[in-house]
Amino acid sequence: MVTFTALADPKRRRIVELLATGEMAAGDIHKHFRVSGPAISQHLKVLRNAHLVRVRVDAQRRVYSLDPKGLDELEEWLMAIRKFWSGRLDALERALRAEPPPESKKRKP
Amino acid sequence: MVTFTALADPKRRRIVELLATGEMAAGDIHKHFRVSGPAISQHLKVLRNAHLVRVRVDAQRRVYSLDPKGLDELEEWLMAIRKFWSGRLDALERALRAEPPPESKKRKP
DNA sequence: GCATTATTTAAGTATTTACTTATTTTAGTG
DNA sequence: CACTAAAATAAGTAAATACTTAAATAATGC
Repeated sequence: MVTFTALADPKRRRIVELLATGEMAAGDIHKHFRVSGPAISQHLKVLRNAHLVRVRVDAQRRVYSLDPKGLDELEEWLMAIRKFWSGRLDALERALRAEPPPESKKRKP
Repeated sequence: MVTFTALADPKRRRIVELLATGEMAAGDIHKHFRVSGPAISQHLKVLRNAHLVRVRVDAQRRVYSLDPKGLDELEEWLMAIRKFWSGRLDALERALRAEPPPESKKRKP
């Protein structure tokens, strides 16, 4: 799950947020930050390896867009956690139903 | 969003996965790893700050469990991205509908 | 109070990572 | 082909982070 590592950096998260509103050339992404071009290029590489963004070549420019795969993997992990967890909560609920609090045992003599 | 930073480390992700199956004392979590106790303690601190886990005190032991807040924040971010992104796709779809490919203009004479 | 168990905090270190500037690649244009 | 534009890669560095051992804290039992 290289996805979390990729999204751990605030600048990389920002890039994903930018691309969520539409595709954008590397240079245009760069304009939104106060770091050097290479820095952005390196961030984009990390995002590419995490399948969070894609590149399309248009003349000298590289046009970046969101890649669904990365976000899907993220959601899958999240849902798996939730599944296990809610399973646990259900078990707790069943346990509570099966054995009500001591006081209510007074019923059915 | 300290959540992503917290989940960037594989050991911390593993801890969350463990706790998804039920609460666990710090020492029991430690048994699942080949690192020192303090290392686990530090990881737990990061997860606490990210609202991904909670502690309950039981005698000398600290019993850890999942905190919904962290996962909720994660999901909110993900859904916000998806919302913006699908908005973009819808716009594209509308554009395609409004101006169909040249060939189909032959219809309706 | 002293010893034991469970865990956290402190301090130091080695690795990782995000940045920089310089150079190279890639594509288009006169 | 030389020249410009856009972006990536290379190489080096400063800051962040995950680890270690040692010491401190907290709760229980004798």
